[in-house]
Amino acid sequence: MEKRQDSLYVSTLARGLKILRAFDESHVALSLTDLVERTGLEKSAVQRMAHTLHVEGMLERDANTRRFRPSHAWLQLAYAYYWSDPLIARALPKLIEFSQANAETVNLAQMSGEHIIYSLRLPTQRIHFGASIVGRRVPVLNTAAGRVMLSTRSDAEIDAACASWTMEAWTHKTVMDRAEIARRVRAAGRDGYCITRDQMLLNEISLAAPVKGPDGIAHAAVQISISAIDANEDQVVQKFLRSLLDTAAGILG
Amino acid sequence: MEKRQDSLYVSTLARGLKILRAFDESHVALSLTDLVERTGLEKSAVQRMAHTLHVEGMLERDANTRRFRPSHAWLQLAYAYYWSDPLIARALPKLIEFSQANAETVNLAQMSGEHIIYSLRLPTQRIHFGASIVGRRVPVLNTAAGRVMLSTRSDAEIDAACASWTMEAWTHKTVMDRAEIARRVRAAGRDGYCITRDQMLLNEISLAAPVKGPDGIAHAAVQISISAIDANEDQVVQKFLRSLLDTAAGILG
DNA sequence: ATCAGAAGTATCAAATAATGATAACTGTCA
DNA sequence: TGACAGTTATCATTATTTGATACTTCTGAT
Repeated sequence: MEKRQDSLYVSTLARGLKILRAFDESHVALSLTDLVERTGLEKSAVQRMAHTLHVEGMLERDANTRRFRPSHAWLQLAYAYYWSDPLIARALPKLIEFSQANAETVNLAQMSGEHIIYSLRLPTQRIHFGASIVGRRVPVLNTAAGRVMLSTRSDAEIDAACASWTMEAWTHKTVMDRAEIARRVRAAGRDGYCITRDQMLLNEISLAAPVKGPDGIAHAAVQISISAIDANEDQVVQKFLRSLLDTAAGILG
Repeated sequence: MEKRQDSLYVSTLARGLKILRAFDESHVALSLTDLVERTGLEKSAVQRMAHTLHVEGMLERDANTRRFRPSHAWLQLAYAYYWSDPLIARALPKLIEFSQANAETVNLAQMSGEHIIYSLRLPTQRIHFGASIVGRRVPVLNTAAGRVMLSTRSDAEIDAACASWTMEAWTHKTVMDRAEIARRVRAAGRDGYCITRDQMLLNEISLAAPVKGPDGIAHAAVQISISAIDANEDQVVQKFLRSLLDTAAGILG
């Protein structure tokens, strides 16, 4: 039991949330004992929390395997989120426009600490499943969208971020050299866009444009993924940059 | 304090969930007192729960208004859900295919009690915001997707559902006559599809095809929305039905 | 078919951690 | 400036959670 000296902190609730967060892309259906392992809670605690979440409709339970799974309620929460974030309503029509005009997969990414989170995705071809669905969080430093957002901040912030923020290597070509990343972030600041290749997926080119607020800081970015089989980076810039910048600028952070 | 004679039920956790569920499309940012009203909890309880959820990253807090808002974590939960439901991975490529081939908005809807929930949406034109984002729950009886799914069940179930399940009128043309709805559900069973008009939105035609499991029961449906300005119902059937049925059949519930 | 072990379920006494009342604070609008 | 609505902090009380353990069910190996 962690000692929080915060009289308003309700540890029971936190324990329940821990159960919810135990589910992710590689943990889609968890047994009681799985949950014990993943959360570090007592068996009894897991039993009670999972039971309560089940009763409350937050967890589905497979009748045969007795394993717990996320319920539809998790999508309902996303629905509430979408309404709560005014950026979404502004961005969606622009993204649809772009998607229809260019027939290419387009995403809205938002800053979320040291990560970006994809909050809107309009896939136009079958790509990797994780790249087609919303809610994915990936490090700012390893993505075009993250870098172009970061590039709108002050030099001090950029340096601090590049020096300490988390990174994740998905391919053997993922750049993990912080100095190199810092260089590219600054380049993005000068250029007003950022392009990467082979960072999250091999043969994937990613181009991102910032959605800037009135203060010039970007808390969101519009990003497209293009197969490097079909075009090289220059061609992608040539073909999509103007339209992408327009789309991003039309959103107004 | 409701007396639950369920020794495993943790009411503190349930209270916390109540806070999360207080947010919806018309309650996007709630103050402490709003939460008290909406949840029926004690002021102190709300204070503690909201505080804990904030600390745990489940609620954002506006520095000025002191109001709470859903956080990005709500989208992350959706991400976990998407991975957990195998139907999603099977359906997404098919929907993308359909969307690209027909340039029309296509959705995946799933049964969720007396409601359907939209779990995948690929909008191709700007429509009503709520109709473009996932997680929306609407009564089975008032939607083409709901009716076509219901139509795959036994006569007894259909009758029971039509007699008692919840309904909601969005337009003055929304059919609220249960006998009439039952007739249409049975027609959908015979036809293998369902079409509606003006039910959720005026001048909206909705066409749905069932995603049937091996037992013949549909737990999901593929659905498209077409503007009635552009075409009448017969034309929509003419133009899209075959392709839609193929798409749905290709998914395998 | 049987058994052993693992996984899941149920129970209970102990006391921690949640409770709700209330008081103090803060900001806002007449 | 003063009153009020909303928010934050405190604290004694005890209801609720807790964790250990015993019981049951399921699974798969022999």
